[in-house]
Amino acid sequence: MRTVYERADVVQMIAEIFRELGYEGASLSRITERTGLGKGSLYHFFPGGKEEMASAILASVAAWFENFVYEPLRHDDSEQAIAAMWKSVDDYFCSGKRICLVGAFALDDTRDRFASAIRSYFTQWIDALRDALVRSGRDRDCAMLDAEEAVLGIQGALVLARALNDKSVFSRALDRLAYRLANATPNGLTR
Amino acid sequence: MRTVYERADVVQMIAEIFRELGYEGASLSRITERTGLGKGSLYHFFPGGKEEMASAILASVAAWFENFVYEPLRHDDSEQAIAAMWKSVDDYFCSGKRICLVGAFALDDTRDRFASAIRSYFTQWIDALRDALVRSGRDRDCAMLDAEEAVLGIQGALVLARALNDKSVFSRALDRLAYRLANATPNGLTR
DNA sequence: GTCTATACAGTGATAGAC
DNA sequence: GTCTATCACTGTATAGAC
Repeated sequence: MRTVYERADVVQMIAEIFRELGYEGASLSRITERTGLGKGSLYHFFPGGKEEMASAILASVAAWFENFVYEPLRHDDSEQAIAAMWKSVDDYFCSGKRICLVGAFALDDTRDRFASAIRSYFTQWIDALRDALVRSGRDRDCAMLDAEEAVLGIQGALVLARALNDKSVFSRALDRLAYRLANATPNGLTR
Repeated sequence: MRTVYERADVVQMIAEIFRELGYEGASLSRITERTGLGKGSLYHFFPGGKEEMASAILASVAAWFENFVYEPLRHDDSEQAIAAMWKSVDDYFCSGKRICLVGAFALDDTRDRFASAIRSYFTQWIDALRDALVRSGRDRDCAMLDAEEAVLGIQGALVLARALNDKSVFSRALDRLAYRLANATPNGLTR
C-alpha cells in the first residue's frame, strides 16, 4: 500500500509548510517529513527544486485570488464583491491563524527571487479593489488610496495577530476595515 | 592594522543583516562576510551563537523603542508625543526602506523562539499609544482599538512598501494613519 | 579580541533500482 | 511515481594559536 499524489495536491501540502517556516526554513528534509514524500518524488514534481516549488505555490495562490477575489471585484456588483472579498479573506487566512505567504516572502531577500509574482499579487488586488470602489461611485484617486489602505491593513493584521498569537486582532481589524470602506464618502476615507 | 569592536557596535551591524535576510537566512558565513569579523569574534561576543545574537538584537530594538517611543508616549504631552512617534517611526524604518525585524520574526516559526520579546514589543507599543490617546481625552476602549490599528497599519505599510518596492506606499500610509489618529472624535476612529 | 583550522550535522540536488 | 544511496557543499559550533 502506498499513496500516489497529483502535483496539485503536493503544491497544497508544501504551501502550508512554506507558510509556516518561510522560504529558508522550509528545508527538503522537513518537507519530506511532513508530506511523506521522498526527495525523488519531490524532484519528480519539481525538477527545479525549492525555487520551482515556491514558484508553483505562488502561482497557485495567484490563481486562487484571481478566481475568488480579483475577478469578482472587477466585474460583479461592487458592494456584493467587496463583501464577498472580506469573507474570502477571513476564510483564506483562517481568521488570522494563517499568514500570507506572499507578504512573508516580501520581507526578506526572498522577495528578490520572486519579485514579479509578489508585486503582481498586490498590484492586482489593489487595482481590482479600486475598480470595484470606482464602480460604486468613488472618486478614482481616492479609491486607489482606499484600496491600498485596505490591502495593507490586512497584511498588518496578519502580522500583529501572529505576533500576539491572538486571532481576535485579525477579526477586529477586518471588521473595522470593512466598515470603514463601506461607509466612506465618495471622496474616500482618507480623512 | 585591525579593527576592534564593542559588542554594541556588533549588535547594530548584525541587526541590519538579520533584518535583510531573516533569522534563517542570516548565516554565520554571511555575517562574517559583511561584518569582517571571524567566527571566533562572533562567538566571543555571543557564546550562545545565532540565538543569542537575535536575542541581543531584539533587546537593543526594545531599548530603542522604549527610549524614543514608549516612554514619551506614556509621560510627555500626548499630542507632542504622538507627533514625535510618527517622526521616529519614519526615521527608524528609513521611510519604508527598512522593514521591522520583530514583525518579520513573527511571521514564521522564529516567533516561537522569541515569543515573549515579540509579544512585548507590540503590547508595549500599543499600550503606550493607548495611554497617550486616553490622556488626550479619548475613551479608553476606543483608544485601545485605535492604538492597535495604528501599530498594525505601520506593519502593513512596511510589508506592502517592500513588496511593491515603493517607499511612497509607506509615506502615504503614515500620513493617513497620523491624520486619522489626530482628528478622531473622543469615541475614536473606529467608525 | 581576533584569527585559522576543524568537526560534523544538515543542506539542496542527482542517480539509479524498483 | 516512489524510494534509497550518495554527492558536494554549507550550516552552526568548537578549540586553540596569536
